Amino acid sequence: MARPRSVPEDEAVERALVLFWEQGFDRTSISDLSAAIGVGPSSIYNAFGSKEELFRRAIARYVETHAAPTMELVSEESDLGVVEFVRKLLRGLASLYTTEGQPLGCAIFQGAGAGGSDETSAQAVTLELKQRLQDSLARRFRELARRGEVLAAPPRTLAVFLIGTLCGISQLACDGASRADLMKVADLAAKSCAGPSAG
Amino acid sequence: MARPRSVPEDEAVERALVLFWEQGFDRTSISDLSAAIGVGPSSIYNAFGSKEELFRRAIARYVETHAAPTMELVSEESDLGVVEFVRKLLRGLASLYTTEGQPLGCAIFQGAGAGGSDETSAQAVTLELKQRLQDSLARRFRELARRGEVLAAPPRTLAVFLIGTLCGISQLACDGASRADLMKVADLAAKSCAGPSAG
DNA sequence: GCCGTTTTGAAGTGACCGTTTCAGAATGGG
DNA sequence: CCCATTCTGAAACGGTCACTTCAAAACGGC
Repeated sequence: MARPRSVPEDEAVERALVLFWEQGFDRTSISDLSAAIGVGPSSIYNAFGSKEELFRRAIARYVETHAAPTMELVSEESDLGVVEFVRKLLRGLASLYTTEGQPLGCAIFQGAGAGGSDETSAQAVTLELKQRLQDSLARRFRELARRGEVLAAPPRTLAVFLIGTLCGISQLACDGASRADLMKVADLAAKSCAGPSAG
Repeated sequence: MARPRSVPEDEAVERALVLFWEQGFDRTSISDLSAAIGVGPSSIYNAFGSKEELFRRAIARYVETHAAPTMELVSEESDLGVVEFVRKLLRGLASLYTTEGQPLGCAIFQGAGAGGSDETSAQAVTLELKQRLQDSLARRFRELARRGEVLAAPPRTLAVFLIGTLCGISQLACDGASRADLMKVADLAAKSCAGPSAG
């Protein structure tokens, strides 16, 4: 009944994601997005309303499409020990952060710029995701503890540690670290999650 | 013999540092700097030549003035073991990253924006510092190994791990983590640096 | 084959970006 | 007291920013 879009929405979001991922929100202009998607600014604003909303959609797509397979480790049932769980999670994400054919690092950690005190809208988007992931991790560690696993620290502390470690791995990937090095970093971090008696 | 500057250079650099530190290079405009320093843009360009050069000077000042006291741990003589050394270093920096009266996080990790592939000039500045710190750490770990300390991984790998951890701690600080939490994260990371026999 | 609806490209909005220009103000030496 | 020298504020540079306006274009229903 109306004129169809020249570029499907999913494809537009995916192309926007790549730009935000490798350049960050601030350094990605509407001009860049327009060129990469292949439509004019008016089409972008007609479809998404604002640059911020497009960023939100792009990050959501990253979570669903790119990160989800590895992230399922956090919520899925398994009888892995603490170290094995963390090792598998960190190695999986380190691998994702250094996959050829896509930007280096993690879109969530790199997408919103560095960011300190003042809350850019883009930072609020990624901050909320980090908080949610931290909560999921803490829940998982609580469950592992209930199952008898000895943890090196309280669940929430371990979750904070892992968020920090992931952020670090993402930045190392962007700075040119090899996948092999990131795997060793993942193993080191995983090892430190076990309690003293299971070291 | 000539008109004196209305604001001493060190003071101008320090005020610029605070802005770059809390907002990052990209989000800090010449207009911001002009207002914070208290002189017009022409004076800034007369004194420093470009925004990038002022950033370079600001980061250099951060290293010399703010980070140096803690960083001396890396180069100074001491008979600390691996875990104690790393623990002291990470706790010292975690404390620096959450010091009241100054921006959160580390100016080196937060100052140049997120940054992926394309090398902004500002990113090159901080990247070089990270590399230098990594080399210093690796040298220190080699010395510790020569002294008989058992390491959890080769010196260079441990250095990469620490750079990543510091980056993570800095971002956690910016995202609102408490100093107490960062201390626990520092302890976890430190623990994982010791070899299996010294766990 | 026209109509209502939605998308499209082209052009334009004011605002801000980093940087430069320039005339005048502030110095210490002669 | 004037001079050479340096720094100063005010204004302006072209360029890019996020975003909007608008008329023409592309559809399905009738």
